[in-house]
Amino acid sequence: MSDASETGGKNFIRGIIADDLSSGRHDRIVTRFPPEPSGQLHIGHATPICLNFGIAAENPGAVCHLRFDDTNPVTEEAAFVEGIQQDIRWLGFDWGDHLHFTSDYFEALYGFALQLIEGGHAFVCDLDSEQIAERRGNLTEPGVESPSRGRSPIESRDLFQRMRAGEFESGSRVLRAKIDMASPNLTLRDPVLYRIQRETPHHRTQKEWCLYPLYDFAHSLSDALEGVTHSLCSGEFYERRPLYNWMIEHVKVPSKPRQIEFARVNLSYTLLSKRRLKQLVEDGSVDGWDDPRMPTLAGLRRRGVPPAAIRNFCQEIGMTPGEGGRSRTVELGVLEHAIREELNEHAPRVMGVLDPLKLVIENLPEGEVDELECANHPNRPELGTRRVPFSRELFIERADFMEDPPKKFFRLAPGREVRLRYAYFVTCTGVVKDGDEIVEVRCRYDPATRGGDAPDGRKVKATLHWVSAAHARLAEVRLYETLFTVEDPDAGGDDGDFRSHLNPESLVRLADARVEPSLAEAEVGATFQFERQGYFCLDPRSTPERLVFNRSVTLRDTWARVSKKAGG
RNA sequence: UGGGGCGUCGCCAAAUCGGUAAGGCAGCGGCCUUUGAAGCCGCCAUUUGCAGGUUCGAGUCCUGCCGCCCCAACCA
Repeated sequence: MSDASETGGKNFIRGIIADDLSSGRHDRIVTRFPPEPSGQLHIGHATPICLNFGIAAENPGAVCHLRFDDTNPVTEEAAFVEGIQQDIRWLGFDWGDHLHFTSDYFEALYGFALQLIEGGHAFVCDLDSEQIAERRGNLTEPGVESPSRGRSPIESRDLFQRMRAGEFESGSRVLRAKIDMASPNLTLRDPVLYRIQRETPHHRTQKEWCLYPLYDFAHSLSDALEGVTHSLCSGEFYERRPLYNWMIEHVKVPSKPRQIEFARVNLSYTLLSKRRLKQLVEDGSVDGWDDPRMPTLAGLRRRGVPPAAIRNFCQEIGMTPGEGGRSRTVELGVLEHAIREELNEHAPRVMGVLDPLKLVIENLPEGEVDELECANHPNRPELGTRRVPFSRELFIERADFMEDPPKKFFRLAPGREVRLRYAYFVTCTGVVKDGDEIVEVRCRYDPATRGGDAPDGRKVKATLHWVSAAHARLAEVRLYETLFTVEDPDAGGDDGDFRSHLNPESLVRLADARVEPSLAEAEVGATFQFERQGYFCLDPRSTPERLVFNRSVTLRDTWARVSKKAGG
């Protein structure tokens, strides 16, 4: 697969842009990614990020603005502004000098509101939120007009200026567009444009404003102010498009952007609602926004997922129209495949034993150490080799030995010969048990097979990974499963109880793992393939005394499927 | 129930003016293998929610059903 950032991936939006360019409608494309700094970005945001920044990267002269849509102080925090920028950079994108904030436009937007008022298109409404809701009507009945609706532009303007001046209490008055209370599109029933909010200071403008614009007004007009040509958003905004266009038509704006909706992406076994992810963080169900089980970009990063895997994933799943709020649920396997594909190519191979079982080589004297040459990547010799110590006492994976193996198990068992990777053939001569528990496997090795090949050409059916007991480093290895046990943890929406589907085994800590000594020098964030096990990433909280590895993703495991099938 | 949108393989998704169902993931067989990994080869929709109609020809047009989704924050 080629890299998504280079080829982009054809889709209906790129088609529209190509047409707009060839028809001369635009000669320079401007897109924007407009996160609200009220939480961390997640995998669902990756698609629009790749789309918007990708389009900017592939069209000469095009740019993608990063604009923080910070119009609601009560949910927003400066910390998220920082985190979001870090995530986007990590994903591989850059906004140049186009870092913007809707709050930068508060004055301009205020002026637009005045224009609307003076043109008779907006009025100050004295109703409170409850009264407004009562009069909005419902799906089948039209709404009723506000008593304030007939107010003169002069009076509305005066009131609006006094709202700004802080003369009124929060919630006591709003500015509303004058559109159509009977519209079947509820969004057009005199929508609220500005609210008063005096209690919570804004993270950038502090107490400068006690008036804050709402989404439909602020977003469309900010796009216009920035000269955005294509305003791409998810399908849930489809029915607001008429309102988006209404703003642009009723205000003197420097440019007229076009809103296009795409179908939102969901992932199976995953929750992608910012509100609910926030709950998991706040109630301690996970260890912060960057918990490796979280679908956040920060979580995926800590888990060891390479950004290129996410870009490729986005390209792989494509982009489809979002009319009517369409969304799609992609199987987790597609993401895992993209991760494996990337890691298989780039992750150096090492040996690590997750669940150690001692193996003693009877015909190798104590104290003797053999340094064996191991390939860092069998398919890429240019990545070189490293030396790994081999000695009389080793650890192998407990799951690689069975005293009484079933038919299709071809790893180590009494009397059987296997290869220790890059080392020697060993034959099991017996076991030492403590009650029912196997505490040690005894073997003899064949010195003629050094490196892993038998000069007489004999074959073995299995190759095992191992570490030298005396040389291995102790490590904690964290295995992750899905955070939820059901495909759609968000089923039922607000009536559903997503917490009841939390997977109690989403994190398993193996505190007694042993890894080869070369890993002592690993850098935080580096990802390795533990041969035959999976891909593991050194956690930021790792210390030289106690290495901590996160499992990014397992290797495909045919044996697991075979044994499961056989075992019923 | 008012309005709107959508239904192509288990999941995602292609298919210019109607011209005879891409691809990816998953799955299944086999080859290869010093990772039961990776790689390689092959199989995997006579059929596009259903029923009719127009046409030489329909996933693409028409009609009628069926199903699913979105919209009633001073959130974004």
